[in-house]
Parts: sequence; C-alpha cells; structure tokens
Amino acid sequence: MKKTLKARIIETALVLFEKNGYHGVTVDQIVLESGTSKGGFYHNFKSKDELLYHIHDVFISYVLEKAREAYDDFETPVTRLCAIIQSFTKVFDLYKPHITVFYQESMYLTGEFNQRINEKRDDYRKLLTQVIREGQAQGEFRAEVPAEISTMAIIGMVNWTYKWFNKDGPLTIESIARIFNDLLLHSLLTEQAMSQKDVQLFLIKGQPIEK
Amino acid sequence: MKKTLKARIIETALVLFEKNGYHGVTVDQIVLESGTSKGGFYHNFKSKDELLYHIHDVFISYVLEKAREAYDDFETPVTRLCAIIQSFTKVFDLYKPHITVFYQESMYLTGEFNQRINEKRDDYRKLLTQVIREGQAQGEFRAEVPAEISTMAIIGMVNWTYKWFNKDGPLTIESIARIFNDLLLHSLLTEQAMSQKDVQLFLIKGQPIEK
DNA sequence: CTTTTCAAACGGACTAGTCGGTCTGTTTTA
DNA sequence: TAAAACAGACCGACTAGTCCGTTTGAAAAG
Repeated sequence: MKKTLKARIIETALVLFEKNGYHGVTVDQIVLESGTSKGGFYHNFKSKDELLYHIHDVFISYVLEKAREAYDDFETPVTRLCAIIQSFTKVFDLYKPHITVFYQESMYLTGEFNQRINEKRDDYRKLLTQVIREGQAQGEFRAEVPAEISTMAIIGMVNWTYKWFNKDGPLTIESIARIFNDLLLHSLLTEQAMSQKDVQLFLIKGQPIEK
Repeated sequence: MKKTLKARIIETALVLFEKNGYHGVTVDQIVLESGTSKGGFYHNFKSKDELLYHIHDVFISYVLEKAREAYDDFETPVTRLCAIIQSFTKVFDLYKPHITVFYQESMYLTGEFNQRINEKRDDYRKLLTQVIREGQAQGEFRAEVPAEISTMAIIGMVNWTYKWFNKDGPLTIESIARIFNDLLLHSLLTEQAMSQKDVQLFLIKGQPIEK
C-alpha cells in the first residue's frame, strides 16, 4: 500500500517539531518539505492544532494500550511493573519524536483536544499507581514510600529519556530498560522480595550490560 | 529598596510563561500586566529572547552554585549526593516557574544565549556523574550500573517534579526531597554501604513522612 | 536653597513582516 | 462524471520591535 499524503505530512511535521518546536515550524515549511501544498494540508487537517493533537493521540494511545496489555499478561506486581517499564522504554525506538512533541508542546493543545489527551495521561498514571499499591498490600513493595510519589518518580525517570537518548549512542534502548528496572526494583522492593528468584531475572547482577 | 521595573517585568513574564508558554504570551500582555509600556520593556531588554535567556540564567546559575557548595561542604559520595539532591529539590519552592520555563522553552533560545545555558547545564550533569563515579570507585555505589545512566535517571526523577509538584499539595518539598533520597540510596548503594550508620539518617525507615 | 540641564527611564502610536487559514480552480480517481 | 484530492495565490489578523515624544531625578551651576 502506497504511503498516503496524510502520513507523509505527519512524518515531516514530527521531524520538524522535534527539532524546532511547534511554534518554530510554519505550515508553509511542513507543506514544502512534505512536497504538497496548503490545499493538500488543509484537506487532511482542519487546523495545525489538529495535527498536533493527532501526534499526541497516536503516542499516548499506543503506550496506554501496551501498559494495559502488560498488566493483563502478568500476575504479580513486580512482573507487572517491570513489563510496563519495559514496554514504555522500548517505545523510544519507535516514537521518540512523538514523545518529544508530547512533552514539549502539550500545553498548546486547546479545549477538546487538550481534555482528551489529559484523560489518557491520567489513566496511565493511575494504572501505575495501582500496581504499586497492590505491591505494597502484598508486601513486595516497601510501604513507607508513598505510592503517588513513587509513581511520579518512575514516570519522571523514564520520560526524561527523551531528553538524552540517542539511537546511535553506546547503549541500546533494551539495555537502558534493564538498567531502569534494576534501579527501580532496588528502590521499591522490600528486602525479602528482593531475594526471591523471579526478581533476580530482572536485575543486572551477574548479567552485565553489554551494549 | 524599591522594586525595579525590570524585576516586575520578569516576575510577570514568569507567571504568564508558566501558564501559557513562551509563544502563548505576547510582549503586549507582559507590558499590560506589569503596568508598563513597550518603551519600558525594550528599555530593559533588547528583545523578548533576552528576557527568556535571563530567566534561564538566574535559575541554572543558582542551582549550579548550590550543587558546588554541596560538593565542597561534604566529603563522602553518599553525603554529597544527598546534599545535591536536597538542594536541587528545595529549589522548587523558590523557582518553580523558572524551572518550568527552563524545561519547556529552552529550545527557543537562540545562538549565543543557547550556548551559554547549555554550558552550565553540562557542568551540572558532569558534577553529578563525578560524584557517582567517585562513589563507585570507593565501593559505596554499585559498580554494575553505568554512572551516566544513573545520572540521567536522577536528573529525570528530580526534574520531572516541575510537572506535578503543588505547593498546596499534601507533601512539603522537604518531604519529597527525603523520599527521593531514600529511593536513590536504595537503588544506587551496595548492601554494605546501606548498612552504615551515616546512611541511615537519609532513609525514611523509622522516621515516617509526616507532611 | 533654587534653578538649570541633560541623560536615563518610560509612554504609546505606528510599522513591517509573518503566518494560519481560505478560496477558487485544476487534476485524479473510482 | 461527479466527488474527492490537491495546487497555489491571496488575505486578514496578529505581534515583535521601532521611533519619537514626554517625564523624572540627580548633579551642576548660580
């Protein structure tokens, strides 16, 4: 199937937005670089805003779905957490420009668009908090740390990756995901949970990071 | 001493930028809300860019200085790390609008301005990496975790606070700083270092978070 | 102490350029 | 052959920055 103009516009806009920011890119630039015209653009999007919304939605819908899958595919809090972190981190290979736009430009989403994105963002956060709460209730996660703060600490650590991750850098995204899991398990788990066998699989010790 | 117009402009701009983004605020708005005029504005700043630079510089210079003080005031990697985290986190009470602008709008800094800010940002990152490296060399920090990734994980976790911290929320910034330190020490330290007495002071266990 | 002076600080109308969006005409496709 | 897809000239609104006039305040002169 041939690549549609709409897809081409989104791709071009993504690269430009990532580099120059939403307000640093004009519709004329997008039109020029994707080899179309104002007519072509406004036939596919009713405004520049809608294009921004579309980019947001593709990304947040994808990661939210992946997180729910991870939750459903596993049964213990530890494995669920690790699966969610892994699925999220891996998205950087695929959607880094989306993510950059998502965290840099979301404030410029207006009205309806803004609302819809915020709902999904909240759903994601709540799911993560739930996993941590369940882990605390079962005694796997340390109870002295507030679940909401842990949640935001995790989200912060992982999300920040968009500021520095480089595909051609020394580490693959899979290695980074493993390191994140290792750090998180050490910080969140109780001592007895740390010594369990199925947890060991997620730690670095003994299986050093190669690339 | 009476508050200068320049200070009033910066204060007003900060609040507006935080809420609406750099491009969501016009010079006319800033001028109106700070009770001055175009003449007054352009007498104090040679461009809107320079105002943005100024906001960036005030913040990054302050935290960089605080981090260096923290490094000099302490002697072991653990205490240095905790002091740096604490000093940074506490800045949110004072400079939250600056920080928001710093991480949302830095891409719109141009040329010379951009370069000067980036240098200080790098200095900060390097200082943190150095502390971790020294900790690893002395056996306090786990060596199997790459120091650069730990650095970015810490920066991410702490910086992300600007997205969710609320002065009127359930936790003070000091409590959040303590939680961050607890999480980080658990994730970075070796088992034997964790059991040392001076480390215990930074942990939550036994001294529950109150507010 | 009063007056003069002059530069810095500030007010505000105006402008030149930019950019999102429209409109009409043409081509492609089913 | 009609409707969908696209081209591109055009427009109106908006905004960073300018320009010139006015005020202020402090130092110098009388």
